[in-house]
Amino acid sequence: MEKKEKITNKRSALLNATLTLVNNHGFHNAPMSKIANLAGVAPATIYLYFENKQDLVNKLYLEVKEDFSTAAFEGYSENLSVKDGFEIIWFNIANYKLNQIKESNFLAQCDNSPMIEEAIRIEGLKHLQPLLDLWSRGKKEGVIKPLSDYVLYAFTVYPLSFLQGMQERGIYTLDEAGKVESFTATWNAIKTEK
Amino acid sequence: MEKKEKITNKRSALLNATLTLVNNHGFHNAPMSKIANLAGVAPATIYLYFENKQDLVNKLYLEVKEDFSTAAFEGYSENLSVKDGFEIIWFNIANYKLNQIKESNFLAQCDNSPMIEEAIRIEGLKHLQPLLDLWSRGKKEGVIKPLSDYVLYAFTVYPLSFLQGMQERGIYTLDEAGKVESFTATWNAIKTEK
Amino acid sequence: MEKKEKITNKRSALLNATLTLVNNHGFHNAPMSKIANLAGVAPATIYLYFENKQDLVNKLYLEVKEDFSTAAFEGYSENLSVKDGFEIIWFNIANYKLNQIKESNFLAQCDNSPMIEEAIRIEGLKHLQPLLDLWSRGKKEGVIKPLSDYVLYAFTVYPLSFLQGMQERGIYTLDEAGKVESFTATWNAIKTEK
Amino acid sequence: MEKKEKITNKRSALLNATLTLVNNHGFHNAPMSKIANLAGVAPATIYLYFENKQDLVNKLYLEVKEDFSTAAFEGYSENLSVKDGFEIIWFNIANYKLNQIKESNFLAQCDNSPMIEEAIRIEGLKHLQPLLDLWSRGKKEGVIKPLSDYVLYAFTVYPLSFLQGMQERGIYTLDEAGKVESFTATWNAIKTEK
DNA sequence: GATGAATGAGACTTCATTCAT
DNA sequence: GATGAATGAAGTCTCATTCAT
Repeated sequence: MEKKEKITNKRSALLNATLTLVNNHGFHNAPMSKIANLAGVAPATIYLYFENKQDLVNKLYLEVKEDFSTAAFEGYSENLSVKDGFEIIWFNIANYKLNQIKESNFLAQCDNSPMIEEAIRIEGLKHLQPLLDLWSRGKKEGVIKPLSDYVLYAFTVYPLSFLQGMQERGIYTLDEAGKVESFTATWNAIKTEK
Repeated sequence: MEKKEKITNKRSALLNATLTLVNNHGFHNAPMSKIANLAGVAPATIYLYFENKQDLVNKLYLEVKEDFSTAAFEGYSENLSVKDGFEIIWFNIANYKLNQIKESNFLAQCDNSPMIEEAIRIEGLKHLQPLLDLWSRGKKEGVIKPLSDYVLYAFTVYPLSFLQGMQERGIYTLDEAGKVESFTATWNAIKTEK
Repeated sequence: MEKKEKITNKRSALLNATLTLVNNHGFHNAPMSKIANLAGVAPATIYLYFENKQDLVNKLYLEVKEDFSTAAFEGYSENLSVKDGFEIIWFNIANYKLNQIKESNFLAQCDNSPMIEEAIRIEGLKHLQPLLDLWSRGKKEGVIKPLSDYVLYAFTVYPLSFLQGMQERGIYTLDEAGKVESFTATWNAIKTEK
Repeated sequence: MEKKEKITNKRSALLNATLTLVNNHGFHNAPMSKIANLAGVAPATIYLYFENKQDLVNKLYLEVKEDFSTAAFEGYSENLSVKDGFEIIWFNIANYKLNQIKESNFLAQCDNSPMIEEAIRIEGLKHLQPLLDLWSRGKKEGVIKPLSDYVLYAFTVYPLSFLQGMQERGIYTLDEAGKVESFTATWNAIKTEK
């Protein structure tokens, strides 16, 4: 057990080091040697846990994406009303983006560059089902506009991505009041107009 | 004049080649040799027009950003009502993002990676002033919510960025009706509620 | 121990190869690839032992300079008379210059070109102290003229540098008798006249 | 005539630029483009006056060497006594080395590196004949020791080379008194002992 | 004669990956 | 399992030289 834990330790130390370095310098300025160094292992050791650099980044992407999804649905239940459920999920996402800075940044970088293979990207979406289900219910109930899920996702998540980027660069800070305003804006964008 | 034109040709051939390769493979998988090759010149020739690789990408970023801004304000006039003016700008942006695919993609990649220096990024924003002025007027007139310009920008432009990405990957297509729906969503997000 | 030895082997093979190539073709016609080749390693291996080319040459300079200094004071003791001590040192230097041809040549080239950084050059002088001490004593005893150490050094070492250069080019050979004559000339130059 | 002068102007501007750049950065850090730039001409123009870079440096070496020789024998006449004649020549050399800093530096760098071809180096010696003649006379008259001309040259010129190097680096300055002392040392080294 | 854009060759250096230990 | 020395391949950039104008 101790051994297994040690293995896990090195693996996650490597994932962590990769996260940090890719964020700070980009995929191709995060050499394996530095990753190993930051993780406190020898370069060759990386290849005991990952096939190659691409595999390392793919695995990291999937883990972070899963982490994000888990956070997104914390406290959410299908029994809630559409608006209440959506509100919980939205604030979860907002808080994740604004607090888990390294992770959010990494995802943003991955999502806009050819650094992650398409297949992996698609795999990373599988945890989002409950949100899609919620929207489906919302549309049926006439609470949410009959828009494509892609459009709904665009208005739900992407404005936050921009604000997170600004916050990370120290240009703008989204406080609690700002979050509430942003939620209202999001809700107004997708809710059915009376 | 013929000479001048030739110079311009090589320079813009290089910018074009860079745009293509960075889009397809990312900054660090777009080697100078391939850029030169695609542009039909020798690698050393690049250094007659640009200081180094970073400079080449910076210049490309600024030119594309300017191109984007120009397109954004085509047909716009300060004499228009806030909503009409905003509508023109929004559709301009939408059309640019959906049609100038290479350019939009490149900007998205730049904006989410450490590949462009902060100073250059800031320089790239200078053409957006008319939009900020419009929002300022909209807030005064009580038509637009008194939100930070960053929040307004987030809801105006970023959902489109996501949809463009989806379209580029062949996952979703935003047709004319979709554009109108998205505009409505955007407007509902930022307009004052009655 | 075997491992340590191997490391030393590669490192010194590289230093040796550098010495040879810089002598024969000059700093900038001694490419890293040829140095590696002559040392029997891959180019990238150089960077395991040295930071870069300049560092490699700096380290070589310091090692050769130390080697030279060590040779210069072999058999010398502070208990000897000024003249006897000086004679020993002078002949040591002469023999080094005439026998350790590659090393001497290299030092001469370094000392007259901008190829070594000033700071390194100064560090290379630190082993010469015993000679300065001897001159100090000689001046106090009235045996050596009260000249600046720089002038004394100029007459002690530099004529030999020229003769070594000539010998290396096969133009002139300094035999034992010639060495004795040269020593006499040196001593006459710096000793107090009666 | 004006045309011819202009040609000469460009040629000597190029030689001058080369002198400066080689001194400051060494042969191989003095690129043709910078030489052209400093001389105020286009790179291709160099090849109208010189065959290639090596030829340019060779020609510069010969011109500087000739300049040096001319200076060395200024005011000298074969009618002077051996000592008086030698004194004149020695001070001429000393003054040249200490005042014509760029030229002296360049010669020192050339004489200790493989940057000048041997044939050119030998050609550069041809102007020294009057000094050799003087030594020949001195030996016949019993005023100068029957040493090889190479040894005599070593003691006459090389100590000055070292002192010039020190002066150029700002480490030591040879004032008038120092020059006189150095001449005395030189003379003591080569004159016949009574 | 003069130019300067253009380039082939080659320089230094980095890095993902392997392999003997 | 873990290492770190080693390297082949490739990257960015420089430079002496040429050639059409």
